[in-house]
Amino acid sequence: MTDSSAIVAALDRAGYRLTEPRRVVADLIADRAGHFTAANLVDDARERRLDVGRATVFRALELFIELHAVERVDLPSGEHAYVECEPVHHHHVICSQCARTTEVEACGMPAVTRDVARRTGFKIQSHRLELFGICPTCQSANSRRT
Amino acid sequence: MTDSSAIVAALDRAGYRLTEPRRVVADLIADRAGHFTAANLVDDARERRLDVGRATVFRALELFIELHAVERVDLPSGEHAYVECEPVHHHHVICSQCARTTEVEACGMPAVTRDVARRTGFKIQSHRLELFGICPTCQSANSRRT
DNA sequence: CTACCAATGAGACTGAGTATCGTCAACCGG
DNA sequence: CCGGTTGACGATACTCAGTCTCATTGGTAG
Repeated sequence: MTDSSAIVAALDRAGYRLTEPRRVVADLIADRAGHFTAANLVDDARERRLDVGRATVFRALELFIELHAVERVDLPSGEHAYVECEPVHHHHVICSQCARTTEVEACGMPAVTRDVARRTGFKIQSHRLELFGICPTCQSANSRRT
Repeated sequence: MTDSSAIVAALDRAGYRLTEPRRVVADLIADRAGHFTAANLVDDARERRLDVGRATVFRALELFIELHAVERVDLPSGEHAYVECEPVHHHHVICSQCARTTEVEACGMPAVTRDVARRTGFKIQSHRLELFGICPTCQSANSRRT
């Protein structure tokens, strides 16, 4: 549970209107620990009786992505999910058990892309790296349960 | 343009029936240089008057993925695409101009995942790395056209 | 306070992918 | 070579994510 104010602040800074639905979506995102889908947010909103249209959730997500406050990730299942994150280049480590997500800068990557560029002749423009595993919390929970 | 026989052979080896539609889908895939979507294959089939049902294309793709003859990749646009590939762990370098795809082993990765594991405490199980750039062919084509 | 216009919500629409089911043809045994 | 078994097929209906349209609303500047 982070603070939705970071997203709201980013909106304000970029000159977008601070509307009620956008605040609501930012809150819902802040209240989620790990990754989530657009459908998750729609359900959350309905459960809390905060009426936000489906289209609005998609529009808000799109906007937040543009502001780099949220990023899209692709789960191994092929599903599209989103994660709240910092606006700098980084990658995500995703717990396949509890969905919790951590950001890493993965400084080793430049060496890898340079190597690939040299071997293939491609001019590398961007890359996407997603790591899946078990987070420390789930690891200890698992071992306790024997 | 590779040879569809690799896929067909894999089917046979795994004990699946070698049906006409599966051969057709394997051919269509072999005739594509880079990545493709399920819809691409359906269109290709229709154009060539090779009647293969939509459902069958999806089933064939699913099967080929299980046999590791084809792999799913996620384009930066969020689209799901597929690429033909070898059945060993590797990554794809995708040309954002012509969709041509190359496989690399990206040997630098183990160091990166080890580093990430150490810093985050996660037990890394798998990772997904996709590189996007301009392939040598497109690079020279671009510079010639000045 | 008011007016303007960006943003909203309802709902129609599209397109990917899945499920169902009656029919068909690939493979096996004889 | 032939017939039976059954896995695969195609048609079609369906679901679900995401997009688009358009009339209405509410944030903000002045």
